[in-house]
Amino acid sequence: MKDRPSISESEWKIMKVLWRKSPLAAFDIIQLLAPEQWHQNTIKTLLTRLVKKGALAADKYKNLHLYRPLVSEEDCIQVESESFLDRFFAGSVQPLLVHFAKQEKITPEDLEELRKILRKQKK
Amino acid sequence: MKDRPSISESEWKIMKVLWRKSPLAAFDIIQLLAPEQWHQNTIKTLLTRLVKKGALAADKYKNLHLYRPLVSEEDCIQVESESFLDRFFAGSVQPLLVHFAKQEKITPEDLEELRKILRKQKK
DNA sequence: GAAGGTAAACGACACGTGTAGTTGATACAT
DNA sequence: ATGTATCAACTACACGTGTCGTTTACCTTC
Repeated sequence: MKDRPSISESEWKIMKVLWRKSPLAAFDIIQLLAPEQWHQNTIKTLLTRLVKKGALAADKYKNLHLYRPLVSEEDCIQVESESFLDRFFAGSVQPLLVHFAKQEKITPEDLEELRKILRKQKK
Repeated sequence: MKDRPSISESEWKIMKVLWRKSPLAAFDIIQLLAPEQWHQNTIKTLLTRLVKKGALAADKYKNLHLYRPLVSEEDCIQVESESFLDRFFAGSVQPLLVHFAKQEKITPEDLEELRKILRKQKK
C-alpha cells in the first residue's frame, strides 16, 4: 500500500461522496453536498486540490471533468486510524478499546460481533 | 465538560510531557523533548500558544514560568476520539471495532479484557 | 462563425501550524 | 551597581486549509 495523500477534513467529505458513487461531475458533487452550504467555488477548489494530491482522477468528458477516487476508502481509513492510534493511544489498540469501553460506548452486542469476526479469522 | 481547545500534533507532545509531570519550567520540557530535535524557540512558541489557548497555565516563578495543564488528558482524548469517530466511522463505535478486528489488531485477550470491563459496569 | 453560458483555472486572503531568529527583561554574580 | 547569562516575548515566514472572486476556455446553439 503506497503512501496515501493527506486528506483534510473538508476534502474528506468530497471523497466520501465519490466513494459512494463515481465518476461524478463537479456539478453532481455540488448537488450532493448542498447540505454543507459550501460555495460552488469552494468545492471546485477542493476537487482541484484532491486531484493535485493524487487522491482523485479527473477524466475530461466534453466540457467537464468526471471525478473518481484513486485511493480506496479502506486504505485511507487505515492510514488515519494508524495515526490516530499513534497519537492518542501509543499505537496500540488495547488502550483504545479500554477507553471506549469506559465511555460505555461498547455494548455486549458489539462484543458478540467482535467474537464472531475473530472466530472467522482463526480458521 | 467545557470545550477543549484544539491542540495540534506538536502541541500534543508538549501536553503529554506535562500530563506526566507538572509543573515544569520551559527548560525541563526542552530537556524531556530532546528526542524530538526541536529548536528551543519552537518549544517556547508552542508553550506560549498553549497558554493562549487555555490548555496550560504559566505560573511565574522567579525569572521563569512553571507550566501546568489546565485540561485533563482524559477530556482531550475524549474530544479527539469523538471527532475521529465522527469523521471516519459515522460516529459509532461498531464500525470502528469491525475495522480494527479486520486489521487483526484485536486479540482474544483484548476481548477478554473488554468483557471484564463491561461486566464491571453492569453492576 | 459569433454569442452566450457554464465549467475549469487561476488568484487571493485569512488563519492555524511548524519552525526559528531577534529583542527585551531580569535574576544573579561580581 | 554593572555585566552577563538566560528566559520570555515578539517577530517572521512558508505551507496547508477553508473560503471565494475573477478570468479564461470551451461547448452548444443560432
